[in-house]
Amino acid sequence: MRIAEAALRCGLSVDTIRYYEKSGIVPEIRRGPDRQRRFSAENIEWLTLLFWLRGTGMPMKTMYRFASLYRAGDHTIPDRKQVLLAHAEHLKKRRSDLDRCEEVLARKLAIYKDHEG
Amino acid sequence: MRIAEAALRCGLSVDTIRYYEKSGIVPEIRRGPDRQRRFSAENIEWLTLLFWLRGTGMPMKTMYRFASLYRAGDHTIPDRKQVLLAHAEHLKKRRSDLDRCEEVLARKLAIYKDHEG
DNA sequence: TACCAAGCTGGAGCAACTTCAGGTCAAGGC
DNA sequence: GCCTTGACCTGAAGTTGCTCCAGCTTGGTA
Repeated sequence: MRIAEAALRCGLSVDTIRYYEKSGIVPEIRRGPDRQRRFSAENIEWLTLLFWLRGTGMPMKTMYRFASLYRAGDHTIPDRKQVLLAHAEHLKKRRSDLDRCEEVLARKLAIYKDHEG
Repeated sequence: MRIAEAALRCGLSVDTIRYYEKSGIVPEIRRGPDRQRRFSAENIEWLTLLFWLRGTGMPMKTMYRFASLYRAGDHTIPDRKQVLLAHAEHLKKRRSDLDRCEEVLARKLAIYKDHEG
């Protein structure tokens, strides 16, 4: 699979995929004889994970650490697990931020209540 | 109130407050005879709103629009209401992103299930 | 053979901060 | 009276994470 289709499947843009590869947070994207990228099912799996991690605020540094652990082999699985568990904790924080922001908006909107629009 | 206390109260950093003022998204911060900023209760209210809006992903452009509407007077209240309602919609989208990311993490973690850590 | 779409690289541009260098100003200590 | 300290100031440079662009290659079609 080429980069355009990969982008459609994982949710990232073509440019972002190239940028992520250059940044070393996507392991081993093969090249064809034409020097163009060919994406495997695992590549797509990985990129899709990155799509969700970045969309929920994981910094590239952390993604880089995750990718490095992956490259280091199976014995790093406990560490990788920790990275994902820490992010799951972070999601909780984000959720409570959403709750709090909703309250703030509701309060503001209540003040505007008598106005049309 | 000076900038250090204002930062503590609204959640933004001192630098971010200055940056926001310079960007024109905070209406009228008074200065003392020493040319330093003095924050009113309304300033804190406003900055606190900005804190929550940025923390949930509102772009500066939109904040700028909101501030401009505010400066233009009470007749813009319906428009301001629209900005906040649109952001409330955006929060829903964010929430479903969190849900989706939690699923993805759970799936990954399940694969790692037999490893300690 | 000429052209077109899709892909490539390196580099510039951008949003939203963050950090830094260098300076002012009021208050407290000697 | 002077010196130091700490909070604050400004303008500018640096950082992160993309996003866009110019100019080139390559494979397929007419």
